[in-house]
Amino acid sequence: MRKKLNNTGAGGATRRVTSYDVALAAGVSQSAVSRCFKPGASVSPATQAKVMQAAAALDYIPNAAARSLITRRSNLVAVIVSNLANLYYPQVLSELSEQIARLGKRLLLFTLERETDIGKVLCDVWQYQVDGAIVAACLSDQQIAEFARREVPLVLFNRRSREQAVPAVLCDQAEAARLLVSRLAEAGHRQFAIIDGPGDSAVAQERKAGMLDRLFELGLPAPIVVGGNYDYASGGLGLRKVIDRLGRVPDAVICGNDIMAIGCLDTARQQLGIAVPQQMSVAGFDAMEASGWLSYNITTLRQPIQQMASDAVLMLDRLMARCGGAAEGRRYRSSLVEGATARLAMMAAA
Amino acid sequence: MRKKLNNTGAGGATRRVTSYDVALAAGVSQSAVSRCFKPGASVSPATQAKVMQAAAALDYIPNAAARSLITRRSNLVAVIVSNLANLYYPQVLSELSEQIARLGKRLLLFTLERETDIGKVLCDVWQYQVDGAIVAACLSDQQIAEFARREVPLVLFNRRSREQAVPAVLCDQAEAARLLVSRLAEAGHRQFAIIDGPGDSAVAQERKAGMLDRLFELGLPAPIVVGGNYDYASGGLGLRKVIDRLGRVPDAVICGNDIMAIGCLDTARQQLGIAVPQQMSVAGFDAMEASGWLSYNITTLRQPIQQMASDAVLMLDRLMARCGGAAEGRRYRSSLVEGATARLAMMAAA
DNA sequence: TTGTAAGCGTTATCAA
DNA sequence: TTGATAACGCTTACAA
Repeated sequence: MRKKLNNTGAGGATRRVTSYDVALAAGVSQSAVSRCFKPGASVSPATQAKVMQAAAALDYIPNAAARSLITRRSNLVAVIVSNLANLYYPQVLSELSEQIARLGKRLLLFTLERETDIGKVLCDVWQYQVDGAIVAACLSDQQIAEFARREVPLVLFNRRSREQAVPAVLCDQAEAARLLVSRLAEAGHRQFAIIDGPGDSAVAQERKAGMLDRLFELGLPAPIVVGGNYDYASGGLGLRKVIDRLGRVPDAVICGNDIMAIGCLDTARQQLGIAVPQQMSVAGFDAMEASGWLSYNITTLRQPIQQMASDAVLMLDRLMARCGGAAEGRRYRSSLVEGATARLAMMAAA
Repeated sequence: MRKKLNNTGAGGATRRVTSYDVALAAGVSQSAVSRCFKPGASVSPATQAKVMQAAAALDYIPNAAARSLITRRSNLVAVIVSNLANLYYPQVLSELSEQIARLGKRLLLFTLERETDIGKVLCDVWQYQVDGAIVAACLSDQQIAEFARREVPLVLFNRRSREQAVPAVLCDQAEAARLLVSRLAEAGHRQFAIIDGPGDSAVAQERKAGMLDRLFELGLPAPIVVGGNYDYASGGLGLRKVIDRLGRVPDAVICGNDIMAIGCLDTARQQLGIAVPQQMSVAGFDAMEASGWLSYNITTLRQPIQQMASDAVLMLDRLMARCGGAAEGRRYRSSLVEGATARLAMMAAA
């Protein structure tokens, strides 16, 4: 038997209401109370009613920590995103949050100021015994292995692992980049310029690689490549650097994302007096909302990020349920949003 | 003594590594291991070394649930945001996340599809015994009271409670709106139009109230007010409705946020051939990044949201530390970003 | 400084 | 269907 119960004494902090208190109030055992809060348990309607009434009266809520201790499931899903991704794709987080809630789980959010902080973050992840994780940041193979070792299901978001087969949702960045280059080349562009994303962005790497690859295949002149960091300013700055290095306006500028494309476009039209797309084509990636605004109507590539986010949670759910489902990565295609900032070749009718 | 330790048997799931395992490996007691992981505990360097080595060898990480059970602190901070806020201010979430991490705590994220979902969400919040909460959503007075009753420190973000004195960071929406109206009126605008934010946005309400209030004070004609929902399309649509209702172009359109202002501006200039600001002024709220882009340069009001987010965490930290600090709300001023989409009166030199 | 032992609030097992 | 009772993995007096 319990020694003392709710001490409403004036002394210190009030004790928390526990299942014992409810049991006492309802005149049943503590384990009966526990069962009443477990969905498919065997309790008589009478007991159920008594307990629920007592629980409501006492404002009782089960303690997740205690439950997690014994069940070994925390109902927590870790979401790890680099700050960049977080800022540029708020919809992803929003979708993840909704879908995770739909599974009856909670979202434990970790953001990385620098991609190198991930070590510390993982330590916290282990402490909280999360049921699974969705990661949109670069993990070393060793770190990926640690997920496996600790039996924490993992789904990568737009990242892949070279060595291991890790469940992932990813969009064909390189393929999309190749498509864009092809269409621009067919339309007669020859001198390309690339305003690249930041060096620590895996997505940016793949996009650039795809472009360079396809340009080479087509036997076109080597493009001017300048660095950028995904923000508005670096789009305009990048364009100036390109023109400086090339000594003239290039035929086409492909930017690592839409924000830079918008920056590039604004600088071209409003500061340098370049006619887009007549004199120069501009394209971006992501089809973010602003890219469709009347003032821009950017030529860009759309990833089905909402779908990807939703599927990532679904995939994680399967992994959490059947402990051993050998889920591979699922791939998505980008679709070209033709916009009005680039001269594109007509496509042959299907 | 413990009955059985790590059963590496082929049978089921491998047991987790616990402090007992580490103790055994290091040849010390389990409590010694616990002490080694507590910052200011009294342990001899020799023991510390032995334990840490054993822990590293076994990949031991303390279990947060077990710790939370006894310490009564989960090191979890709940952040509750309505989906809208989440999408329009990704920086807020980013800043909150960083600052919360700096306190050594973790961010448990709850997003609301509809503001009415908050009841369910709170239930989860109680289960997880969070150490505190930052809420950017509408709470009823009853719900606010529940935080107090359960002794969970609460800081409101850009929301206030009519009845209770709840710690909050909030920006003077009405004051900002009044300022904007004043400056436009001084510059000679007489017929105003308002494209309002969604009905369930507290911030939108306050902005509109401030505008109406000041217009009335100034004895100006009643403005046309049309509904909007904070998105790009509703800016353009709103403008068309305004012109339809008024039978002509108004002198000034004030939009509930920058996105609608951008939508309004694009429609005005590119579809209706209205010269902004010569023929009509347009203004928004929030000073979101896009409002400063060369194509827009919107006249808008900037809230120090980064500062506000950072201060919200600070305020919460103080509440979590001293259990009874009677912290009031802290207020911030919006600053006018003059932009180029509105004709504003010159200010008298200070 | 170290070890012993008593919880923390649940769920799971097993008789009754 | 119910009620004892034993975990779960940790922190924290208290005694040595």
